[in-house]
This record gives sequence, structure tokens and C-alpha cells, in this order.
Amino acid sequence: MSQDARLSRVLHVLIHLSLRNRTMSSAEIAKMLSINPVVVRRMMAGLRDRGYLQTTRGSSGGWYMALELDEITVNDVYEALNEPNLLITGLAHDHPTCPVEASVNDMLNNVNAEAELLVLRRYRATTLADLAQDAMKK
Amino acid sequence: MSQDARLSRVLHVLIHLSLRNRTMSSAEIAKMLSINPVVVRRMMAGLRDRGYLQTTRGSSGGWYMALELDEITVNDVYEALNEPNLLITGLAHDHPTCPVEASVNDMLNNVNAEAELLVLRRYRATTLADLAQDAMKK
DNA sequence: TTTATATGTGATAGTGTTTGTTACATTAGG
DNA sequence: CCTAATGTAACAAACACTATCACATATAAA
Repeated sequence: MSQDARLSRVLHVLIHLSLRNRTMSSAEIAKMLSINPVVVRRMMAGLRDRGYLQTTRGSSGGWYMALELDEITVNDVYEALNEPNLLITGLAHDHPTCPVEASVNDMLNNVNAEAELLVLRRYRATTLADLAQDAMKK
Repeated sequence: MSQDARLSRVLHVLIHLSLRNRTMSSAEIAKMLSINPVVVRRMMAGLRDRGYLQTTRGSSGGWYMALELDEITVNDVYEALNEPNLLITGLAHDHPTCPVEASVNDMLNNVNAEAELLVLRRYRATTLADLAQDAMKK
């Protein structure tokens, strides 16, 4: 399957929005990411709904930050994207009564759950301010 | 994105092949998994190439184990599937010189790498015999 | 030797998710 | 009013796994 770059893109945008401390239109953001403005609006809608961003319509409207970078974690952004799947490895459920299938799937489920926990733990421990500070050092 | 059930399916098949200790045709395996025989042949080809399985063509041909279950790890099977991607979270590479993008991607890369390492460590530590033994207890 | 039955593999379509694009209603500043 | 922005619906494109058909090749068994 293919991959999902929304988290990477949205984090990038949020930090720029905060550093520039001004409103940016979807078109301006889209050009920055080399993607389509409609895709920008779609992927940022959840962040507006959760109060991390605000938008204004009409002329000279656009997107601006509603919180500081240290008030938002990577996990907050991940959840605002509707918590997309993290892992590709899926389970086959063809013989629900087969103990071999159950044993295989239990193992894969455990491994996936551990990996997911690790990722989410890191997401929760990282604020956007941490990322911005890291960027300053480059 | 959608997910990839090949690892789950192949592990299931290998354990059955070994427990039954006989040749099974692609059609028989396909019925067991409720999938198409051609898909079976394709997803098991790498295992044959690596010597975990053998095939015979012609009448009464099919697939049989070439090794014991305790000689194969989950990681061996994963590699025989050509090491498909484990994680969905991808990186955006639109502004290679932007330090913010670099900082975001470094973080995501580190997290992904750690999660992948965890998964592969578990895959390497688990033999098919472990899974079969676990299935016996159910 | 012929026949039936396998695998091996190319070609093409189906499926689900992200991304691309168009279209248009809605909103708001100048 | 006019311009420029968001909000969304609708639908196509891209991508990977899966489904299916077709057929060459191989081989056991009659």
C-alpha cells in the first residue's frame, strides 16, 4: 500500500504558521508543499475543529494558529487527522475457529500493538515547540 | 491505505503444511484461505526460492515443507515476502532545504525506525514452532 | 503415449485509501 | 458590487494488494 504523508505535511505547516505569526491562505500553503489547495483544506479541517487552528473566510482570509507550539503535541495532530492506521501488516480472518490462525494473529496483533504503543508514546512526548527548536539548530 | 495480509496468511499455511506433513496444492491452500490459487502461488514463490518450501509440478504436485518449523523464524518469512513496508506514515519531501521539514522528518524517521526495529526483533525471536506450539494449547 | 492435473507467469480488472482537480456555494473585506 | 478566500461535493489518478483468466510447461498415472 501506499503511504500517508499528511502527518509530515501538517506538522511542517503548523510550525511555519506559528513562526511566521500571520495568516496564510490554502493556496500559499499548497505552493509551499507542492500540493493542491483543496488537499490542504481537507487535511487541516480536523485541526480547526479541535481548536488548534482558526480560519477566516473571504478576502484576505486564511489559516492562523490558535495555540502556541508548546501547547500542541504530535499526538494531538495525529488524532486530528482521525488517527489513521500506523501499520500495514494486516490479519487474515478466514477461519475464525482455526487455532493456528488464532495463534499467528495473536502474535501479529501483539507485535503491532507494541509498535503502535511505542509510536504513540513518542508522539505524545513531542511538542511542536520541540520540533521548531530542533529546526533552529540546523 | 489498505493493509497487507500476506504475512498472516503465509505463516498460517506453513504451519498447516508442516503439521499435516504432506503436499498441498495451491487450490487446496487457496480454499483454506478463501483466496485465489494464483495469489497463493505468487505469495509463496519467495519461500520456495529461499528453500523453505519445495514444489512439484504436474499431477499430484503441490507444495511441501523443506525445513522443520523450528528452523524458520517469522523474520525469514517476512524477508521472503520481499520485506514489504511495515509503516504507513510517510514523509513529505517538498522542500529539501527547509530546516523545519528536515526536523519533522528526522523525528518521524526516528520513530518509524524504532518501531520497525521492535517489530523485526520480535519477528526474529519467534519461530514457526513457537506459533505451532501456542496453537496446540488452544 | 496420452490424459489429467499441477505449477509458473503474464495480462488485466477490482478494491480501498490518499492525492489531484474541477466546480460551485458561502462568506467577508474593500 | 467585486474580488478573494474557505467549505465541500464529486469524480479522476495513482498505488499496492488481491482476483481472475489464459496458457505454457511439467509430470504422475492410466
